Amino acid sequence: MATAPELTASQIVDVLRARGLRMTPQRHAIVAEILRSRGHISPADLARRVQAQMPGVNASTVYRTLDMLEDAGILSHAHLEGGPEYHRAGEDEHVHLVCSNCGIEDALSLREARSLERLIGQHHGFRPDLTHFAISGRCADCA
Amino acid sequence: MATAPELTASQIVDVLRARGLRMTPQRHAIVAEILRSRGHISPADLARRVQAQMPGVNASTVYRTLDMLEDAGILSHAHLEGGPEYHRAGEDEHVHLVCSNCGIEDALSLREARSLERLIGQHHGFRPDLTHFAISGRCADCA
DNA sequence: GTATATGCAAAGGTTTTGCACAGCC
DNA sequence: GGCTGTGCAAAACCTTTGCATATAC
Repeated sequence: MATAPELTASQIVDVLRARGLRMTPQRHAIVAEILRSRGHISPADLARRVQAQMPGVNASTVYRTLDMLEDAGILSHAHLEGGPEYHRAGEDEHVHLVCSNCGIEDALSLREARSLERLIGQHHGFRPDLTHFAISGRCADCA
Repeated sequence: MATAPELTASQIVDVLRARGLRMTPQRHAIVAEILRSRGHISPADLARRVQAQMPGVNASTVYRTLDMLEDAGILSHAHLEGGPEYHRAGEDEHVHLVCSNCGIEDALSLREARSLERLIGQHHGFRPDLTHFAISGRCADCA
């Protein structure tokens, strides 16, 4: 599995500047919280964590910031059982495997996913992105 | 692709009876609406359509009925971009392919999906159900 | 008659929106 | 100073829940 580009806060600032966008204390806290939770996080959870750490940050700011960061290509979202979850965009993307019985999460590396995508691509030329939706099923223990 | 068992309303009544459940006018309308929309439908949309046709049916009745029908094995739900969508359970299950650009939907038959599931199964014995989440990507036209 | 199902009303949670004010560059 | 971003408040949705009433069997 390829190593993540490990986007730092200052690199993110650069990306925003290049787009004429600004780095505010709120955005800094939001980005920091996402980088801290190295997996994925839901918008509502993110709002709660940011507010715990920097009271007064409004939830609408969190939602708007997530949209903005995704637009800028810094974040992506994936759909898990509980709804959308955000994570850093980049090389460390993976396919989420979620056990519908015990809830445990596993992952396929992008490399493992490629062969699947190639297979699906044979169907009418569809080019799948397996990272966008999770894959539900039974883990080895529950199957 | 296998032919659907084509569950009729009266067969559904039988399934419910066998479980000590009752067929009410509301449930009849809800089931009819789901059978009518031969694809998938979101709970909120379903509630709206049922209410248009039988005013006075409460949304909570629709939600409770969906849970009940899924419990009884008559319906299943899948996760698409906009959230959960319900459809008849059975042999005509398929894997949803959704184009992230134009929104067009395509499908893999269960037979096509089996080989994918076999491949994924090689990863730690995970037994995927590819029908539960859609697969996002680019259709041939948009790719 | 009795257990089940419905309607109603309220609450809970997430997300969106408009607008005036604040603050980054 | 000017444009971008934020807070605030309200609203829009979707979904769930408790309880009294209605009704299928």
